[in-house]
Amino acid sequence: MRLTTKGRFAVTAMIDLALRQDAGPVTLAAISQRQQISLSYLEQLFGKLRRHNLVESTRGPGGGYTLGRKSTDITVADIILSVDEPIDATHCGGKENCNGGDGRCMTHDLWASLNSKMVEFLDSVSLQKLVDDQLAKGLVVELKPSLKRAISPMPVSNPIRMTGPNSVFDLGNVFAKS
Amino acid sequence: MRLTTKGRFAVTAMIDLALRQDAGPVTLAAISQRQQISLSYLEQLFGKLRRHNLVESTRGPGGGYTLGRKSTDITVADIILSVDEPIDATHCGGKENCNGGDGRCMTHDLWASLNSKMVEFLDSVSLQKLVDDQLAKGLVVELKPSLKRAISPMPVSNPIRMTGPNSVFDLGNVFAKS
DNA sequence: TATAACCCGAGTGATTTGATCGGGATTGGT
DNA sequence: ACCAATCCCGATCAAATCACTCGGGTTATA
Repeated sequence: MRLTTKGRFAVTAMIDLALRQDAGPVTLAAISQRQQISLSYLEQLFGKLRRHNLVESTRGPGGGYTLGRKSTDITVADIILSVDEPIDATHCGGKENCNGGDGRCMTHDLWASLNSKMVEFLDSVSLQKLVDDQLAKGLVVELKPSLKRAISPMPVSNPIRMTGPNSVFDLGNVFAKS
Repeated sequence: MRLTTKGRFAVTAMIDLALRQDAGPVTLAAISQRQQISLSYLEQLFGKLRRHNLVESTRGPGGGYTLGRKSTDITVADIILSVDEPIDATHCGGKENCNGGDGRCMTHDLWASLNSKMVEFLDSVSLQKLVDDQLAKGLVVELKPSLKRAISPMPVSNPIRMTGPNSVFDLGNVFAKS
């Protein structure tokens, strides 16, 4: 199991979704704005999440994403394993010849067991738990009704215009490097 | 915290070291052969491990590495954090401008707490625990390099026989590399 | 039809990974 | 005094991955 910022983005986005899906499908554009993750990147992540049935999509205007099952039944491990497809990282693949003959390649069993413990742990943390943590910290969810397909229709008069197709405010790294 | 193959290599190498350091300093060359990790890469990793006082080095012939403290006092978190220096991965750094308007940047607190749980878990697994796991799986520690298979099978009935440092008698480098 | 949203794959610059090389510095054995 | 083993260090490098962009599509609503 890899644990990188990629998985973090996915977890963050899923929390955002879980917090707001009661008002109907949540668009990636909205998540992109709130969490400052680029729209196209979110599309890639949610493509994987959808293929793993963690989210469901609704196309067309008023569409967006909803959770594929209850947030209590989605774990952090589910999310991370969905976007960080497991590479066979034992470095010796499925091969047995990883050590020529004497001692066996212990990398395999070793990391497999450590890995399973990690997964076991991350599997014990549900998405709902993380949502509760956020709410307990005083986070206020503003449910912005925009098009509303599943809930009460309400006219929206002043939509937020973005400066471009998927503007993420430039973010151009002014810092050359470190 | 990142969890990549880099940390895996470090953990694997540390287990190898812990398994064999009773016979004196263990050379990186030996670890390299056993675990199939390139020597120079090991040098990079052990440079960091040494700077974090997880290992101690002995230079000169007969030298090598030993654990910096008891294996019960070294945790997986120690190892991983040593080689995978923590990047500030919250993606919003110390900045406050991460809120795109309505929502707040929850990435920070969220991942910080999840991260601390991860560290807490990995901190609960000691190197000694991993060593015990390996031994329980029937791994036999040969304190001599016996790589090849057919050539000159030294009739050693008692593999634990070295009072001195890891003698490197003939180490036939048939196994140079691929 | 116009538009909002998901869908998809190709491409891109920056960073990381894992390795190689070329040198040092330190020490034990002869 | 030499030599060889071993740690030490830095530069460099190909390949992979990351985070993202672009340019189109498809689907569904109005």
